Amino acid sequence: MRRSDRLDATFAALADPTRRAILARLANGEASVTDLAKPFKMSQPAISKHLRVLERAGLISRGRDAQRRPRRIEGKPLAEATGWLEQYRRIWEGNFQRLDELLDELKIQQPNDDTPTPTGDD
Amino acid sequence: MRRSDRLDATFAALADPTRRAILARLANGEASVTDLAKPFKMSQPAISKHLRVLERAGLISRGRDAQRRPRRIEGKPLAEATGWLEQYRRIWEGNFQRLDELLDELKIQQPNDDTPTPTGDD
DNA sequence: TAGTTCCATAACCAATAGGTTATTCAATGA
DNA sequence: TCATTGAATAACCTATTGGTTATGGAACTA
Repeated sequence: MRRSDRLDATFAALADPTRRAILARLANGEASVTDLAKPFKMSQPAISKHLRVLERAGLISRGRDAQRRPRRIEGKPLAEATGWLEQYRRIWEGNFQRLDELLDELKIQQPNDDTPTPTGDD
Repeated sequence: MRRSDRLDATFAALADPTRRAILARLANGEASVTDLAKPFKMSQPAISKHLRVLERAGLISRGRDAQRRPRRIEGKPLAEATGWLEQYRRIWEGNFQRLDELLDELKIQQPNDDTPTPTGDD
């Protein structure tokens, strides 16, 4: 699978609150499907479908223990997603916003100018 | 909007490669819709739809410059998503995997045992 | 052996997503 | 004023998503 497709699958898997809750549960140890389903109001097959989404994204893997098929969390896709987001760290840490504020202050002479700051292109 | 809903919207927005490419483009400065559409084979309305998704997730905002409606990237949702993923840092940095490997080595006596390591629960 | 537990799968349904073409609207510029 | 440019919107289509109920199979347990 290409990196882009993996990111597609990872972010799509993380876009559902049920699946994020399942990952949170798995963060402190593997768990059976029944255990994972317990906190939710939905049916067991619905949970199995969510697990399939997580598994196809590589976020969890499946073990075996008698009739049980315990899931465990896998770190790699989370690492890749985090890595992708890191690209934007300088943005979300506010450097750009501060630059904009600086530019705004430098042209505080002209009143009533509601056009945005020119480009911000570095 | 609740935090969970914001994460839903953010991750869903990031799950599409076109939208990720748009964000990458906006990372080095604001751009008009036409400019943003240029690299893609799809129609302008398709791009506008993607922009709407990004905007509703708060990942971009809309300026105005004559007929143009330049988009700029917004950092907060990216920060929030990154923050959520940070929860799992100890997992995706491999600590758990190394623990598993250790446990595997400790019971390397029994041959042909394909059951997974017991719990991993901390 | 017979019942039970755990889970997967199939079939179905409504809602959403991602694309299209056609159209309209707003602002610019000749 | 009128054509052009930039972008949004509507109507439509197909595929996917997220849920349901019903069913079945595999592995334990009495």
